[in-house]
Amino acid sequence: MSQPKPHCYAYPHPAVTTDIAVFTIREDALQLLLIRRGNPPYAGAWALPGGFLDIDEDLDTCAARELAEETGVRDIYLEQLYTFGAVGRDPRERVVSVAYFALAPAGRLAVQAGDDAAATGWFRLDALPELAFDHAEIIAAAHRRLVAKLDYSTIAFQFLPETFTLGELQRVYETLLDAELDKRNFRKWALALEQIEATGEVRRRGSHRPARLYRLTDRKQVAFLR
Amino acid sequence: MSQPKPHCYAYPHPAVTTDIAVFTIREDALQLLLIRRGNPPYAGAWALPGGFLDIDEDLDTCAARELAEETGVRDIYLEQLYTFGAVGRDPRERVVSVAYFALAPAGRLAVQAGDDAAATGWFRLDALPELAFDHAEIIAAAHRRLVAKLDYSTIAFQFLPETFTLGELQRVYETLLDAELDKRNFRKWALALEQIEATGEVRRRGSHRPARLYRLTDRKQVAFLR
DNA sequence: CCAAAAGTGTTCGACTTACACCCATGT
DNA sequence: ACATGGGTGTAAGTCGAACACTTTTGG
Repeated sequence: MSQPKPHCYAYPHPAVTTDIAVFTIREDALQLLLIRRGNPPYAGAWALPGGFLDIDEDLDTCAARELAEETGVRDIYLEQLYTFGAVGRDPRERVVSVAYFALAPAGRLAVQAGDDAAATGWFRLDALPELAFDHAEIIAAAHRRLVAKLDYSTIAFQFLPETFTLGELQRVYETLLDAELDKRNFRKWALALEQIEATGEVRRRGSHRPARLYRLTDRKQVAFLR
Repeated sequence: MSQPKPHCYAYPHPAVTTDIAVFTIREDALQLLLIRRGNPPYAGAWALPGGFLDIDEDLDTCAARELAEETGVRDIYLEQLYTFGAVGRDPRERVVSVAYFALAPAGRLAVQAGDDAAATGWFRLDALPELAFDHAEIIAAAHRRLVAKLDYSTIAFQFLPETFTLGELQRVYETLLDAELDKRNFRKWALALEQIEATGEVRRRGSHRPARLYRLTDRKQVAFLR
């Protein structure tokens, strides 16, 4: 803390960070990616990946960069969530954090601990550890947004790889809604969306009838329903 | 620019501002409150009210304060919208702006030009002037959010005073949706929400049958539907 | 008495929900 | 052969959309 402080302003400026809540579905449960903090404050505690905004980078870029640096995760669905700026939320200095939430298929996540992070880990949303800062609040907001968006968008498809079966899609919805769904009604609904198409291929997995594979018609974009 | 710059940091910090898009309905049109900028950059151009975050105030507080200072408007519905932080959005320095949107009944708005503002004015959303910064983008986002929320919340009630008639409520929805609605279906829908109750009073206005007055059952809060 | 907005029910079609059996495969 | 998940249709109920006339007042 004895370094020079050459960046000076006529009025005090808060620091700006991004924090990212990355969700995936593994082991039939909604899970969240956390890092174990290596440095104070809250050293040793679990926290959302994230970090300070560079002075010449956009907010979205910052979120993607911090996520890649700290966890190795890249090229996943990323959406700005809400900005948290309560006065005392960081004990070091005034920090305004632009929170993001991100979704990814479990398979595409090459997670590795990065620079600032002592370790990374996946946690079931119903069994989170103690969290640094106001990150529990951010996670709650991200989860609310995710569940709300299920209703009017195809966001849940972001949890699946490029091709998937209707059974896999149904299990995603069942996990997110924490409810069992009727198979016939679900398939009717999914096909009526006009967002997916059969690839023509099937997947053999286990000792039962092979399942048809589907893909999103419009590549990887999230569509709005209604 | 010859003043001292005593606030120094080891890394560059962006400035943080809030900008507020205040909507109301007057003359059967959705209108937006703008201020004419008195100072550079964009001096003389129209812009959203807003300004710099004080180092010891919350984001919501900043939005309410800036709105009151620049326009005299206070105690209205205020909701955080989105955070805009593109690198070049302010020519002076890096500025991250937390945008808010606000709704108010036309009657409760005691608008007056304040400190930084040379003047304030209401503009129909379909006839906005040239705008400073990226404020056109912020307004577009605010309008999208407003329209989306009509569908699943009682946010439109914020455009009405404490008591109102069903006809007034219907005109609010018709203005926002830019569509004519069926009177009987609208009334059935509005009453079925279980969000409003008759006051028992009527209002006489013009040479026709008096209208029953209603109020929100749960004071001034926005309820979620579905 | 006329103009103007307030107030009021029923019918039809569309969408959502509930529900049970046969199919194709691996072991 | 059997266990496992894949795949399919129909009937009932619920919800939203269309639609016209009477009421009450002020001028």
